[in-house]
Amino acid sequence: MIGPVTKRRTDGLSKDVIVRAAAGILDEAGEAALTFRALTARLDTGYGAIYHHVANKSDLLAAATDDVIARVMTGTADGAEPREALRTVALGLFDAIDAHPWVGAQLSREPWRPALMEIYERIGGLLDALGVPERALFDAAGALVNYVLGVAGQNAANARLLTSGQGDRSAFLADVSARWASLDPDRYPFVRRAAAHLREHDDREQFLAGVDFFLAGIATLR
Amino acid sequence: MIGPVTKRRTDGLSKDVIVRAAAGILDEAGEAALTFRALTARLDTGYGAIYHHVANKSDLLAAATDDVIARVMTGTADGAEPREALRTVALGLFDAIDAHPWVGAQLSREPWRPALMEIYERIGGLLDALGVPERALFDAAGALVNYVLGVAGQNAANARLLTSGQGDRSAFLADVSARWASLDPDRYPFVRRAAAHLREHDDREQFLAGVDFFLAGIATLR
DNA sequence: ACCTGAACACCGTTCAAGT
DNA sequence: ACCTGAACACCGTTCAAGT
Repeated sequence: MIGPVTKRRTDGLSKDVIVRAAAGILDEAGEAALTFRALTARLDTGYGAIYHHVANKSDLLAAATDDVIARVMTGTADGAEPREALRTVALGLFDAIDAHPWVGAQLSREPWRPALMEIYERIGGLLDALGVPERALFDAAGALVNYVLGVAGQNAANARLLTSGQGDRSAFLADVSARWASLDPDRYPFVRRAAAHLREHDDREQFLAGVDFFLAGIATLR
Repeated sequence: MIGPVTKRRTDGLSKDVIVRAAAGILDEAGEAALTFRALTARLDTGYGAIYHHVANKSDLLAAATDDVIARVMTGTADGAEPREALRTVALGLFDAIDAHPWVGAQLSREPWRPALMEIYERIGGLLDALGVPERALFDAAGALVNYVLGVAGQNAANARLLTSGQGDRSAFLADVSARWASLDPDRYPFVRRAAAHLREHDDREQFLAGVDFFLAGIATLR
């Protein structure tokens, strides 16, 4: 019997290479697919080599998330008018999390890492530029960041459901809508009415509408 | 050698008993402690018995979450003026998630389950009673629920950090505050300023402040 | 310093077998 | 119908050993 020909990489490993490979697996196959076994296979290496550059799995996820967020935060909407810049940054985050749902899950799970600090800095700075008074500035930034995190978590959960359940989006929405429409109208009057709007609603637009509610509320303080 | 004396329960098992036991483990020892092995030990039974009443772990977590949320949603702030009722319901959710952080994590993870429908119904109904116009009603409810979910996720993450890191809360805040204060003032001007507020800030009050921003923004529509 | 990969200590879940 | 518990197919992580 001929022994297995395990290819081995000749160039050196680095945290950067590992993080990029992890992000690739996460994007292509979802969060459940990121295992150290899958990583060693993709990188043609062993467990120890990975652990030599990365503390553990949670470190790996955090580093990959920081990468994505940093790319969104730098350069987006520089020099624009504060209110418009806030909307642009918020939409940039929404789109990034939509494209990489694992980022949303990670932000909800470990929000004290650098990625969230970047978000907080950017949004807080723009609210300051908008003229939000000092006494409300930090509450306002906290609220807006929390809102973005909430949407991030939802998006990640929806993406997980849609990829695992292999149904397409409109079929899923139609299904939920039909279930909501058949609820007891005495117990669930609001959700029943919402059912009709659900099928035609646009997640991106609804996200922006929420940002606008915030900004309108904050504007009443001035 | 004398065989092990494994106690066996004499009364029948039920989904309710299992869900309550799971909630007990989650409250006492956190999310990582909820394993089927721990459950069989606590209930003096085997795996099959549990799987006979519960589909899988995710079903178990969802059921436990629905229980907690249903208790918060029913009876809280009935008959109060809509604006005040909204604040009361929001605070009730905040406190419940603070007491049971695993509820927050679950709401961010699987938001299409009954628990979220209850929240959506309650908050949407109150916004309707508040006089929010039809065209904005569903966006407003979506935004407010997302905000609550965001806080829920944060709270759960913080609780996980504080129990696993075994440091007390004020020491943790002082540590983060010190780290933020020592950041490069050119790159992180906002976060540096926020550091001072962090030590004395009240999570509960900041949460309510966010709700008020929303309500103020929504009020501008009328 | 950097890497290997067998081994350890766990998981959730299944299923033939019992009552 | 309800329950048992050995077994399966995985995990993340460690560590003695190699270069």
